[in-house]
Amino acid sequence: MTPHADPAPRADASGDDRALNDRRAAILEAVVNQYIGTAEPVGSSHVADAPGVQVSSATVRSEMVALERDGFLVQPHTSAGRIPTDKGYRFFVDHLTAPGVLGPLQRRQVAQFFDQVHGEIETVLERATGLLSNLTSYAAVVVGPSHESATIRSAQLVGLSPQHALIVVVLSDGAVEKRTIDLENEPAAEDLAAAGAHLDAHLVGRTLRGPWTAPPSGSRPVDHLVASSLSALESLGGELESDQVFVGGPARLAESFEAVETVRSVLSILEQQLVVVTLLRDVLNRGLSVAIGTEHGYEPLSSCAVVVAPVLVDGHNFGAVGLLGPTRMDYPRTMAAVHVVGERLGERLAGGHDGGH
Amino acid sequence: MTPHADPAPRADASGDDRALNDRRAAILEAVVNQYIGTAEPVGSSHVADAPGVQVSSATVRSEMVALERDGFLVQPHTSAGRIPTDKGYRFFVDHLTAPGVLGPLQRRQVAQFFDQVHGEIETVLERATGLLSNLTSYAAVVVGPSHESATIRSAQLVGLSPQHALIVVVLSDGAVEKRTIDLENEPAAEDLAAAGAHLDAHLVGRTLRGPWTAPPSGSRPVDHLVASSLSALESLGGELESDQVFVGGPARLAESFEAVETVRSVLSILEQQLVVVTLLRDVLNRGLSVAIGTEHGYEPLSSCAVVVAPVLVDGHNFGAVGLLGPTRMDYPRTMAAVHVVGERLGERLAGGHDGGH
DNA sequence: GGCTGGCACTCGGTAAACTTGAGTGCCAGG
DNA sequence: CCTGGCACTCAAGTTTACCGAGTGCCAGCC
Repeated sequence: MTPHADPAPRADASGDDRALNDRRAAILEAVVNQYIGTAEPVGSSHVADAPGVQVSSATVRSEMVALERDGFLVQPHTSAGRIPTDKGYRFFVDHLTAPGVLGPLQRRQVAQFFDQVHGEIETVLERATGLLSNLTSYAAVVVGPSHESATIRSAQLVGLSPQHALIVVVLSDGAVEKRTIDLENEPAAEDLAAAGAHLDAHLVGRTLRGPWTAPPSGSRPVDHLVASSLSALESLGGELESDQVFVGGPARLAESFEAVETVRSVLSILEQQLVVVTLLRDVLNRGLSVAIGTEHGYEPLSSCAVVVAPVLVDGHNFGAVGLLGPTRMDYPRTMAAVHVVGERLGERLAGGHDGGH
Repeated sequence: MTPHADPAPRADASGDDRALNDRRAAILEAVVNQYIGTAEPVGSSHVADAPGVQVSSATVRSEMVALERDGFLVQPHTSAGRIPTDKGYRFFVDHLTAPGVLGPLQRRQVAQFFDQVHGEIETVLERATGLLSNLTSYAAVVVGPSHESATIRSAQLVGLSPQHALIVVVLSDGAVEKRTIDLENEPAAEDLAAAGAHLDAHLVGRTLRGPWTAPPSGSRPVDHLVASSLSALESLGGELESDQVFVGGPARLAESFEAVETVRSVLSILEQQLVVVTLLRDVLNRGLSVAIGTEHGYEPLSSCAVVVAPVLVDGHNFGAVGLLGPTRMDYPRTMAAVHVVGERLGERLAGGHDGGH
């Protein structure tokens, strides 16, 4: 339901990209809307029937020729209807679609979700992917922040067995990292405690980048423990680069695409978390909220569109929520869903989180 | 199971599950092997060509009739070859398949994996799914232990901001759990520390089942902090039930099945971690290492087979590795892979952690 | 007696011929 | 400039025919 009310994109045909006269825009809009619904090429007579197009099918046809010449539509074959190109979708998204609204049912789903959800950030983000994929029937992605700028708030050494201990590091963003270390010569409990305290004293305030050093403590066994802990912690540096990625509803992909081959390739992209993060980040950095078809440059996703919204916590970039569907997706609804969830998520995370209830 | 030289076992149709004479067994084996390779119904003449079957196609045909009558084979339609039923696969797995061996390439992959892999248990388990799905080209599942029997080794309270603190609990199995708590009235650092110490003193040794209580400490603000921490920790009880599940290579499912609908339903099963755990556990509990078709009772997985192996650490049940593929999977190879990885994983983890006594 | 080659038959799958109809481009007349 | 009309196109559906892999059955052979 997007009864295009805005006459913003005005006159001038002249075959150029950014400007379509009202009639062509209306025709393009009708084609996109119908194609999204039916997944079948749209013929001129159907377009002529559409509200907002008051001309005959013959006129529609001639306009369609122009739209095809300018790259907004294509014909799968002669004597078939038209299908929007990526460029056609792009124009639709940029100029023809009013900021969509969620249906009452979906609105309620969102409200209910944020009422009920509780627990740690990771849990909330994880569940949010489920919410998004339910709202839209597409696959959802949520990216949490990296720990790049987080600093160490606490370091602690806990003995697990005579041979093993765990070094537990708490970060300023609430994340907890841990590493197991081998205890070669079964140190005394006091030494363990002393090493823990020593680590805590010298690591707090640092970032995960290191350097992983601490001054001598004066005790030989303690220094040994500290050294093993520090070397174990070195691998934490790697963690800071990898943001947290949550994927929800991959099964929805199999609903969105007919070809099993497409499903496979898209799924295997989703398995590579790094790629997913990069993709979302790229799109956001380019100031887009939608990337259609090949716009994002990932070959296997050329039949996909990605809808992204940032998650801002107290005005800072926290992460992103995204959605992966076919290029013929319901953009208004999807964009609305992604936008709302991203926003609510930001509010939620800003407002703090109670651990219970 | 002694091959009963009864040429036409006419009367005992249902009882002869495990009593197939050698020839029929050889024919069944040939059918399964060829069907696994080609995914197409196998005709009598192809079976007659198979090594191990020294009779003419006519004889094969008459034996196939018997195998069909007894439910080991079916014909998709008259005048087509035969394909194995679940029962046929079952017989194949139970009686006809030698403990498979990995190829040299795969053997190397496994060796390399266990040489290189490092890090925390979770990481290892996660990566193991990747290994398994690469080895077999099917989707892999690894289930880690629940924290049911783990006890608390340490509890610590870390301030994150004036309004928030984190309660961090280290378990005897090396897992770390955390909960955020809201600080209503910005307590003093000393109170926070005191509350942490108090919690540690009284929680260590308990299980996640609780009870989440601690005696009064004598200080009002400290008790308040302790109370909020304890109530936040209550939700940890839920965690102990949910074991850790890792899924690898879901994209492989799209390779295994032709019908996109099958892919979808199997994927959506894999999304439900609880179901996956239950499934694997059920199969193991029934003493099986393979569940074929409907044997596991999950309707949407009726075209799947599940191969499972336990992961034993120091003789104790740690978890399980599993594999999900089409019923027409390469059982010998898959079973070998799952078995080897489960075993090596157990050995690996035995070197790393105490299971708590 | 059981195995085998031979034979008639079945029937899914493919290909060719034909039909259908949605959709197009073009054009002449309002 | 729009429109209705018209001839044309071509994918998809339908019909028909055919091929051949595969079967069941049987008479003869070892």
